[in-house]
Amino acid sequence: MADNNINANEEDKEIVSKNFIEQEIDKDLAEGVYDHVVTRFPPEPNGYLHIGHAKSILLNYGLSKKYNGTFHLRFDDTNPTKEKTEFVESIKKDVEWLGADFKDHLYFASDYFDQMYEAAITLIKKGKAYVCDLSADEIREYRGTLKEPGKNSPYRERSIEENLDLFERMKNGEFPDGSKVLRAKIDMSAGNINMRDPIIYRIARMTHHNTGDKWCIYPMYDFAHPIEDAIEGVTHSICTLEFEDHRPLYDWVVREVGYENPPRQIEFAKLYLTNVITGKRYIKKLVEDGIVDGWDDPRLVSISALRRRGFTPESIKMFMELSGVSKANSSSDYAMLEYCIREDLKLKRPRVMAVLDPIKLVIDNYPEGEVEELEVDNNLENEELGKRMLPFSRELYINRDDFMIEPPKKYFRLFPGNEVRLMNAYFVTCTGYETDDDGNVTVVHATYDPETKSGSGFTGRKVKGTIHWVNASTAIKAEVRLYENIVDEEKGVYNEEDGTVNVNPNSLTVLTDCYLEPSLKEAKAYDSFQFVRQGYFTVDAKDSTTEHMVFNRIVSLKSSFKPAK
RNA sequence: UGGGUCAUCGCCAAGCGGUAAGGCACAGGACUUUGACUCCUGCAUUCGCUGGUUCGAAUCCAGCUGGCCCAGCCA
Repeated sequence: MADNNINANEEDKEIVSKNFIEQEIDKDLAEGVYDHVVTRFPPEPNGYLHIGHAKSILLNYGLSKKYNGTFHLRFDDTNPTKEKTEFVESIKKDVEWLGADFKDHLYFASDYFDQMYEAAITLIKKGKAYVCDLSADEIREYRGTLKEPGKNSPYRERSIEENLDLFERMKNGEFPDGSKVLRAKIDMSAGNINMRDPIIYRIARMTHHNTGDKWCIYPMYDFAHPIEDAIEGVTHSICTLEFEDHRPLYDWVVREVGYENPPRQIEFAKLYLTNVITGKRYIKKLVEDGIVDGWDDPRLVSISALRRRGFTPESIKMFMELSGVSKANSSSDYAMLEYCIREDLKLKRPRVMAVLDPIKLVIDNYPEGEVEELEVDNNLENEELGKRMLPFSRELYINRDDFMIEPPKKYFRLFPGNEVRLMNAYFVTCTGYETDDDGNVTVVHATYDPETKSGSGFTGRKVKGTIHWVNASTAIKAEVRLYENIVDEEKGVYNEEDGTVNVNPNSLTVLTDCYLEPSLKEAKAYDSFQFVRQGYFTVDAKDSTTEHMVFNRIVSLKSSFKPAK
């Protein structure tokens, strides 16, 4: 019986429709265009990866797995001014963390500079490229506009011999930066501006993080990228929509340079998320203005920030699978990301207890000085997580909002005369409370019923509410940081006109007087836990100290309690 | 009359000429040692608009409308 169910589920999964890229690959395979699949993630090492990159990484990696192919990580490092080794390392770390195993397929575009140089010579020899002496401004003028065609460069008809000579001298450093470029000879009247004799090599004396000062000419993206793909035997070069216009040029390059079995470029829509800042320039502004405490501030959506906030690679992968892939510009709901991390964590992590805003609960009929160790299942639905011990005694802390003097309707928690379950422990009945001079509750009194001990099988009566508690004398004192989306929901994400970013003033709340159960002492960096009515939390390695743990909130649990008005 | 591309529920997204999948969100209800989870139930007579072809159109054709991308010696 069970087997049937499992099979049924597996069949269900098989039925899940393929995205349009998979359909294209199927077609290529069926038509014999390719007999295998090689994909790649080609970041420029000029910054931190964010959730948008995660889509590309997981998409490309996932495709290579599905088709039993190969996945490459290639650094597209053709512009030394922006690139740093530091970014190379962080990108590798993030890609690995996401589980995209590139094995030994780690490449650098800069390792292909010799081949690119040869390819340029090939084009020159075919009369398909020429050295142009126009200045940057002149080239822009000659390029025409979106609606008007461009005009030919006066240098367009130089002889092959002259071009060969000039290009070699460009390489040899005989000309100053910017004085000459190598251009593909295509069509200055093309409707597609990318085809109006695009620049494929520029002179620029820059020290490259990988090749040092070996080169003073560097290839442009449109020329370099197709060659990189072709050299590596990439079959499907998957990139985002804004490169659709570049595809004719991509195809032109692989064709004219003469690659057999050239790669095919396929474009998909970028991932946008609601209620977060995804734009690099705005994130940069937040970092530079000190509004956040760095690129890995948990309120950001860089991979490192998501990791620090407690998102798991699995949750991000699930999110990408749920979001799908298409060519329609769209913006995924942040709630879907939250759903994924809840879904992933609920069976994986223990349900532990925390008190964020403590008031003391005294069990008046519990023997003074006695401490009882209760054995608790870490996760009732997942026995693999084992058990832990929980101390219980006369004086506990409970959350302030778990007690009310005058409860509204449908309030199931503690109030005078009401009985609730202390999670994993006993039923307690509220017998009274103490207040300070201002009328604030300072202590809640209760009595417990020994027969109702958790796990004892007591069925005599039921209670509607279950609350968290920690033993006062053994609890860990902790700092808890509650992160909300950094974007101000009322004012919107940012002001398009002046680039102002609207930040939710309550995006970070620091609670310093929190208590956690002692089992959390063993928590590791970025471990996540579930807490009742207060969400999912993760230990933040960056700010933790041994005596003062720091927890970040990942997401809130959904709560259907709405105080009556 | 520049080129490219997209348009299916609040948000994603299937659909590929045979009479609108699914997920998120939301709303009810059941259950409950987390007001969570789980489980039920509801949620597009309609696919940007207008025509046309067809027995039959979200799917084909024509026209229109709207969004996004492109004029870096960035990627």
